[in-house]
Amino acid sequence: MGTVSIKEVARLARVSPGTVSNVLNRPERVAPTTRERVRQAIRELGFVRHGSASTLRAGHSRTIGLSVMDIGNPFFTDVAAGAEDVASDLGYAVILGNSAGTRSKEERNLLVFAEQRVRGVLITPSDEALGPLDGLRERGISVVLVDHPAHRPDLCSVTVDDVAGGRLAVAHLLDLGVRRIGYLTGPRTIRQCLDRGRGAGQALAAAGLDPETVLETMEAPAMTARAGQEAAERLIASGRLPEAIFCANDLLALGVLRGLLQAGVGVPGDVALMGYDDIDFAAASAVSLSSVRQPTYRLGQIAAELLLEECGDPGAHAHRQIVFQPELVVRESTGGPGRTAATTRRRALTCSPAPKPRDSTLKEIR
Amino acid sequence: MGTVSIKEVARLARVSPGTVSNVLNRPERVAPTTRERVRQAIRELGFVRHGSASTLRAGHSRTIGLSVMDIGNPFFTDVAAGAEDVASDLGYAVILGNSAGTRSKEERNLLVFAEQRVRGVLITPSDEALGPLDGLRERGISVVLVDHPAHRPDLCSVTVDDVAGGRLAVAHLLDLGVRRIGYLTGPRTIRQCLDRGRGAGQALAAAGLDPETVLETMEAPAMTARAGQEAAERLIASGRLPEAIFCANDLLALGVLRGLLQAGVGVPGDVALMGYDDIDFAAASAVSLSSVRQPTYRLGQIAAELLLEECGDPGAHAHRQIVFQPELVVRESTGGPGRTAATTRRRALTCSPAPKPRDSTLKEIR
DNA sequence: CAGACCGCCTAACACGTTTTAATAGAGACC
DNA sequence: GGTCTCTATTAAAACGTGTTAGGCGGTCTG
Repeated sequence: MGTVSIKEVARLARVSPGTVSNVLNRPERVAPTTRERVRQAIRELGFVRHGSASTLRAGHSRTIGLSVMDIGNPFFTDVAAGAEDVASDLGYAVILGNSAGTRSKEERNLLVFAEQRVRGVLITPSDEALGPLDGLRERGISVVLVDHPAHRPDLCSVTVDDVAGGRLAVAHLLDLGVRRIGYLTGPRTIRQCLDRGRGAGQALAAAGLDPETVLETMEAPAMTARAGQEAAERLIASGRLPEAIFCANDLLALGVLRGLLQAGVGVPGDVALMGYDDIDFAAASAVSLSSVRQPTYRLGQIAAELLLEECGDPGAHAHRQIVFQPELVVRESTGGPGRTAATTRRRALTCSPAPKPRDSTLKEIR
Repeated sequence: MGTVSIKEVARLARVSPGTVSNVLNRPERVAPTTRERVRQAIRELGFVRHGSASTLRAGHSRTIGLSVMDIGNPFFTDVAAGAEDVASDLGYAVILGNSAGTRSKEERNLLVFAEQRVRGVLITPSDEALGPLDGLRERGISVVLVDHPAHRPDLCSVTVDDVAGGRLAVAHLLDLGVRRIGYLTGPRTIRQCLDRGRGAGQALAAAGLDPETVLETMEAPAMTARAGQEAAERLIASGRLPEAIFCANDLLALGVLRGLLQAGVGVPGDVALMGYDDIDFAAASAVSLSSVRQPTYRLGQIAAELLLEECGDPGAHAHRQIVFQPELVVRESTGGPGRTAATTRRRALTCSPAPKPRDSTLKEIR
């Protein structure tokens, strides 16, 4: 019914369909007067290019896929906002897929991306198996890893040094004088969790302490606030509360905080608490949360830039693995200044772009 | 290069391309043994259907578009999660667009949707102008409004009664005994803000009070925490703090809370504070936030169900305007029970599906 | 046993766009 | 006036899939 094609535009403008196509894609090849006549016809008929036909003929689309592990986590929506801003500036649309951290949903997302013949894919993989991604690349779909390092020279990645982040966090806790630390991690398949835990161990070793006796690792089934709260409740029931708890992300930490406070456990008085990511809500929580800040929005931006550069000219493109350095943010939950001190946090609680990181926080490899 | 088409599958399976197509789309029409032979060939070659060719030929795709006003607002990510779960169960992919509340980005999203020939569109419009949407519908793209009422019998919508929500909020504040209330709203073009303000006025009128003297409306340029904080700072600087502040959403309220606390203003002691949406972080904030709860995830689910029903059989489809009733949630910021009371909130702080609302909260019109 | 019917499959075209090679037309130069 | 160059346009052939009309055996029915 309603759908009007390039042919009808051509007829109205008294030119051939090919000329209409040229007006759309290479206007400089068309004489100004014809060009305007065609544009008028397009307006008049309300013509909208059929993206699928275009993709079919051109062999590729103007879309990229973005697969994240948790759409409910502000960390990932910040990344998505950064990527989308860059992509849409260059005329690309973003198809967003939520893998919810599961292998099967992730694969379903990738299948959709492949069927849609997206130009490229940004992905935070939920585990180390990159096989499906190589499958995409064989089909000519570029891939950039987000928040996951590519340990290979033929793949771009944008990450933040999670081992360093873990070190920062636990070194800070040790500075407080605590000597029994709990590490609440997410599922073991998640690299971020492992690296942050490894950094924690390094901080202990550097302080001459034995990780075995000082650090107790607890695994939550998901990296959500609910899981964090349940972990805290279990911990309280067991009667073996550590002096400090380091959580693998802020959502877990906010859940733990809630569980502790509801049980009457003081933070930081009885237990010091650290999160990770520094999501915007961390500064606004019941007891403001110490955390490890990452340049989240920037992560998405750079990833999209790398991807589109690679799509634009795969031959000339030099793959890069970019690593940012995280930053410690001390707040009340580890005895830092209270919220009445206006200096606690310069960045307002918001979801808009984070300030561009200082150059010193950026380290590029290769 | 790598891309393998239906023809090569056909050759390997020694059938015609049409049969392969049938295996993909109407397997029951193909004899079991041939079917299996074709499927084997598909696996062997790693064939992936070319979505664009399929869309081109079939005239429609297996995708829906979702345009939200703020991807950084947990309210909308919850809606998106609900919609995506339903859509992907039915084999549809979701293209997510962030309009950031601006007209121009919204129109860009709709253009992308139209070019992609999505099957339908879910949208929270940023203003009252539905013209572009009718344009879509003329092209055969179904539309369902999310969190925005369709005041027409030919359009589906899923909403929550914002006027009632505003009444609930302000009636509660009046119960506390306050007689000077500030209403911090977002841009005037946003319907939700207007309706919630209207409800606030109704609550005052019902209590025999004069809205003019009791309620002072302040407009923030955006519905973010940053804007909320800045509004609070301006208010403090002006020296005219009301006894209570009702914010048009929780992000604004969290920002206001932050601004007040940093300036040493007590909540709820000096100023009572109410948000709207009851996002998961509202219960975990510095002073836990009273709010108006909406069945967010459910909103997305139902919207997607309506949309796909309409897409499936536009003839038989009866348009419906569904209205949920919101629910008051009283917490510390209006003198409710502190967080040590385990009964404050049944639902854990998390981003997973909200419990299905009780039937009494659902009211369906027409 | 003829004819109708059925299940399964194939051949061929159509979908709307992009692109390439070819064509027409207008000057410009000798 | 003829040829050459350059520009503006066109015709036609793809791209990979879905669908429709029909063909080919074989089986059932009267």
